[in-house]
Order: sequence, then C-alpha cells, then structure tokens
Amino acid sequence: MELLEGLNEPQKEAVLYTDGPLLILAGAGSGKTRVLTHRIAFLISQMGISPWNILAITFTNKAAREMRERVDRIVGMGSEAVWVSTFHSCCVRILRRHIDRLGYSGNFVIYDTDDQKSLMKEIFQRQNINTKVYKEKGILAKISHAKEEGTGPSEYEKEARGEEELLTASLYREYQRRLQANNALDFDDLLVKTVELFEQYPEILADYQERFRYIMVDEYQDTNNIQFRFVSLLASRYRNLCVVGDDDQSIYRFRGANIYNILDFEDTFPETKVIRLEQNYRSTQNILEAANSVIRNNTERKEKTLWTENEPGSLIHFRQFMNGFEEAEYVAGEISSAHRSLDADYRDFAILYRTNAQSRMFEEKFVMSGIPYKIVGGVNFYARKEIKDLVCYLRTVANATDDLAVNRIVNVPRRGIGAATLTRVSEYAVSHGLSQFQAMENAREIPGIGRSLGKLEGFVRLIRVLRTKADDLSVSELLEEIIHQIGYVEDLEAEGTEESQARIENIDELISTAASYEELCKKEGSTPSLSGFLEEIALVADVDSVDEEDNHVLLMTLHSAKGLEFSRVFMVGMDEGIFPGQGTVLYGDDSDMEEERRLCYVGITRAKQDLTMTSARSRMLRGKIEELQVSRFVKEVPRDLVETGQVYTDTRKKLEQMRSSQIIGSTMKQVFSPALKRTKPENPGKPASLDYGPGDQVLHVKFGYGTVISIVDGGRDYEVTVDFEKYGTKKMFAGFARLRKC
DNA sequence: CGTAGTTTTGTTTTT
DNA sequence: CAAAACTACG
Repeated sequence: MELLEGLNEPQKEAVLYTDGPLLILAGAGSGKTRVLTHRIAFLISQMGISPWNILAITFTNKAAREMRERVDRIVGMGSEAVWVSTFHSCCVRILRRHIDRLGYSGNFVIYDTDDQKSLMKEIFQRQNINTKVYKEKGILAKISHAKEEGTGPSEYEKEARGEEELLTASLYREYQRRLQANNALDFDDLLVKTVELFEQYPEILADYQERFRYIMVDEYQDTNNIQFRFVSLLASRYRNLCVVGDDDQSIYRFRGANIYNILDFEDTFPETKVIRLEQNYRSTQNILEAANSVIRNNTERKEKTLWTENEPGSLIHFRQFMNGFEEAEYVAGEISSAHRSLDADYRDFAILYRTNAQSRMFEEKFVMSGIPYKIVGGVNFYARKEIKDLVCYLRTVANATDDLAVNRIVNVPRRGIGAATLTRVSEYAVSHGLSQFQAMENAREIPGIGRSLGKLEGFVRLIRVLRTKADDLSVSELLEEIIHQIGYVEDLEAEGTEESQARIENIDELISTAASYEELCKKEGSTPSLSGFLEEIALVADVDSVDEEDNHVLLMTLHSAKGLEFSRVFMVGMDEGIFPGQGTVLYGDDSDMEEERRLCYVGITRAKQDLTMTSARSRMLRGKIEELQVSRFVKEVPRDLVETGQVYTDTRKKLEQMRSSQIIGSTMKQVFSPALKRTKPENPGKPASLDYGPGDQVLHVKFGYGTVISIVDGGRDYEVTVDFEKYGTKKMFAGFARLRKC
C-alpha cells in the first residue's frame, strides 16, 4: 500500500492499528509525526472514516500547523474537516458554543499570566493582604495547581488545612468570582470549564463523543490531570484513543504534567495495544549514545534504548571556559568560522539554555560578530508593554465588561486620570453592580470625581467612537485607527531612542499579524472578527513563529526546543546550579533531578550532526561572581564519546590565554575521571576478569542477544567479539559495551 | 497627578 | 545586576 511506503515495521503497525486504545512510545526522532499523519490518512482513505470524526491534539500551535499541512498533503480533499488543534484552542472552540450554560457569555476573553497577576493584585489590595507574607504569584500557582487537579473553590475549601490554605481558598473563590464578573477565563479555566460542561451536560458530551470517534493525542507525556479527564471523557464512548509520547521527554511537571498519565496508560485502558518506536532517524550514533547514557540514570521510566542506522558522526564536544563571556565568544566564533568556510548555514545552529536570562550574553556577542539570530521565548511578544496596551484597547472595544483591560488603558497615553479617580470609579462600580466602563459612562453620578469628570468623559467618548467604527473596519484598520487616535506611535517617535524604535517595529508586526489573520480567514472562508483575532493571539506561544526558512541562528530554552531539530546544537551553561538548576540541586528531590535530566535528554536529542556542551568556571549570578562546577549531566556522557579539544584562545592576548588554557586543560581530566566513577561505579575501565567467555550468551543494550566469539586482552581493556542475532558480528571493548551474561 | 529617585526583589521552565 | 515596585516631592 502506498501509504505505508517508507515506514518501518512498528510504524506500519501503528498506522494500521485503528480500533481501541493505542499507546505509541515514540523515542526522540523516531518519526512519530509521520506515523500520526499517515494514521489519519489511513483512517480516511482506507477505513472510510469521515475526516469530520477525527480529532488530533498537539501541544503547540506550530505542531498543529505542521500536522495540518502534512495531513492536507496526503489526504487532500476533505482534510480540512479534521480537527487538528491544541488542547486550549480545542476547548475554546467548544466553549464559544456552549459556555452560556455555565454563566459566561460566548465572547469571553482569555486572561494571560499578566492579567491574572493584576487581577490577583487588586484582590490583595481590596482584602488588605500582607504582601510580605503572601505573594500573588504563589497564590496563583496554588490555584492553578488546584485547577489542574480539577479541584474547584468549594472543594478546595473543604480540604484546606491551616491558615495559608484557608486564605488561598477564599482568594480562589474571589478570583473565580471576579473572572466570571469580567466574563474572562484564565488558561486553566479553558480546560476546567470544558470538563465541567461535559460533566454537567451529558447530552453535549454525547454530541462530541459521537463526533470525535477517533482521537489522537501527541506529546502525551506532558498532559496534566485535567487534560487527561478531558480526553478520557471524549474517548470513553468509542475508546479509539491513540496517544503518542515519550516518558523520557516529560519536562512539564512544574506545570502539572503527570508523567503517570503515560506510565500508567495501560492500566487505565486495560486493552491497550503498546507499540514502541525505537529507531531514530535524526541523530548520529554518538549523539544518540550520549543521550541514552544520560537518560539511563533515571529510574522512573519505561526501559528502552534508541538506536540508529546513521553514521557514528563526530564526537560530542565539550569546552569549559573561565567565564560566560568567553563561552559566548567561543560559540559566536565557531558559528562564524563554520559559516565562513561554508560548512554550515546560520539556520543549522541552535543555542539551547536552561533559563531565558542566559540569552543576553550570546545576543550581545552575535550582534558584535554580525551573526543573524533570533531569540525564541523570553518575554512573550503579546506580553510586551506596547503590544499589551494596544491589545487592551481592542479588548475594551470588543468586550464592555473587561475591567482589567479598561483599567490598563484608561490612562495610556496620559490623560490625567490617576489612582484616586480610579478608586472612586471602582467603588461606584462595585456598589452599583456595574462594570468599570459602565461606571465611567455614569461618571457624572460618582461622588468626589471633581476635575477628572471631563477627562473620563473624553475617554468614554473615544471608546464609543472606536466601537462604532469597529463595525465597519477590519481588525487591522481598527488597530491603525486606535494608534492614530491616541497618537501612540507619534509618542514613541518623539522619544527617539533605540528602544522606542523597537517598539514601533513590534507594533508594525502586530498590525501585520492582524492583516494576515484576515487573509487566513478569507482563505478558510470564515469571517474575521475582533474576538476571533483576540482569541488567536491569546493562545500563541513564541515557538509557534519559528520559521525554518529564515536563515538565522536560533536561541531558546531547552523547553522551547522540544519537538524541533537542528544540525548543530550548542548546549550552553552546563554547570551545576544552572543546569541542573540551583533549586533542584539544593532543595529538589530525586524526581526533580530526573526531570532536569529528561530536559538534558531532550536537548541532546535535538542535534542531528553535531553537539557541543559548554560550561564556565565562574559566572555572574544575581550580581555576584559565583564559582561553578561542571554539570553532572556532562559527566554522565561516557568519556569515549567526548572530545575536549584545543581550548579556544582569544586572539587579543595570546600569552594569558595560553596560560588559562593550560589551566583549563589540566582541569579537564579531573572533570571526567570522577565522573565515570560516579555514574558507572560498576564499570571502572578494565575489569579484573570477565564473567563471560567464548560461547556464552550475552545481552547488549543496543544490539540485543548474541554469542561471544572471542576475547582478546587489549591491555587497557578486553576486546570482545560477539555474534549478535540481529546485527551480526561486532567487535567492542568490554569496559564500554557492558555486556551482561545470560 | 506625574516624575524622578530610591528600595526591594528575584531565577527556572510555558499552553 | 537588573527590573519592578514604592516613595517623596514638585
């Protein structure tokens, strides 16, 4: 069959197994997207399933877009009826239709983290909470976790023990009350409310169960409990649930992802078929071996070993520097020279780090060296002040009850409406049961408003004018109208700084985003709307905008890199206290460390051809210079796979550099030798004797079972020749091969 | 009410 | 060492 061409055996099996629960354990680079898209195509073209009955859930919009394109390509006509979306956008689509049953209106707004914080801050102020003891962020984190567990305010209150939890319970209740009053949902609510809807209205659930007879979930290891409930509810009728994931790549526990969703999938759905994809098509043998060696140190995982038919490739490079400055210089230098000698293009490189803050130094060096680059993540595009301001104007125009948006822009640009006035407005609003904007419309009635009355009236007039115009204008035109009316860009131009210039560029980008949203709607045949646009931008992540066509180096966190691949990867900041992070090293337990290790595994497996890890002996942290040890993860890579190389020397000060490179060179041995003891105490180089001999059956992690042909004492180690059942005869060093007698 | 200057706070990771 | 939050003055 044409559809199955080019797929390996387990991949084919996964495509053909269509009925009942299916768990695909797909290692990094094992072609899982391919399997999923072919599976969808198979369902439609061979099984005669209507595209309408298929739901595919991905983690990011980018993944959804990619899958959509690939499905379109193989399925062709009718493929657009397949729902390919993220959890969140899928929920939004469902809620827009039915949320009125839950006491919200269909044009609800979605609050981002910033909005959540402002709202909580307001609640704190109103209730006179001591911000020295309790932090908005901390309470919000608790609420978020409660929501991920599906615990509502009442239930939380019942279970609350101790002062802090009781306070959280009451704040949780108030927070939800305020959200609802503003007709707003936060990220977690999107899932919570959908599940609530399904549980309270079985007929609505039944509708969607009928509709989504075949459900596929990608990156299943990163689902949290509420997402699990959502999927289980939908799939409980037809039970055609196919989940794809890799427990070794579960890196979102901090945000509620429950690794046991994938580890225990077979227990939850007893008739589950399990298929493992362990052949990697992405990386060289050395890179894969390094990844396998690192992840092997985790205990909470499903045992598996990735293998590949690719070349061994070059060794993993490791470089240690005196400080972060030299580290960045080295990376920039390597990229420049590779580019100059035409070995690689800029787009082949990615710099991966643990925290966003680490990007700065690389950015500076890249600017100096003229290397084109793009930073993914950091401050979300839509969280930037100028963008947020304008979006809040749009929100105000779209939704009369969005108090948060109104309060944000009422004095942007300066209209002389200050804190005192706003407090009066808000008191009036609360006592009369009005929204903030409605109260402003009645400003005349508000006691003590005094001189601010005219200013408020001016603001109300402006919004009314914009609302009227919104009916005839497209989103991008409305945006330009707003910018024109409030003179936003003019103000920025007047500033004339580099920063204000960057903001103007961001604003231009926002306008073109609006324009392309309209384009997309036209192409799809849907009607562009203001609320549609707002929804679109509320759910995008920064990775979503990564474009493989652009020729620049990408800088991003290890988290953002999941699902991507690059020819050449630099994992920078490989220091104890940075990666693994300080919190994990000092306060974390084993499972925290295992999560960090999985993150490292994700990083290593992003590389196709070439991987470099770097560290620094000292770094500037929180304004202090700190001495750092090399990351334990570097030490977990077998010595034989690593090349420490000539230490990079700056051309400016040869002499000094040579001295420091000698120092670094001499530390290199110390870096690695204790490592081998630590991570593989059972394998200290050449063993005194071997517990197997010629003729014995042995097991190898990668090649499986085989028979020992001969053993030669090679001085440093024994050279063993083994005839493997599946891979034929291989020669290997006993100390490294870790053969087990059986 | 707005600004400039001062103090405090903070580091994971993000849909 | 930043950025954010707070304070005091014009």
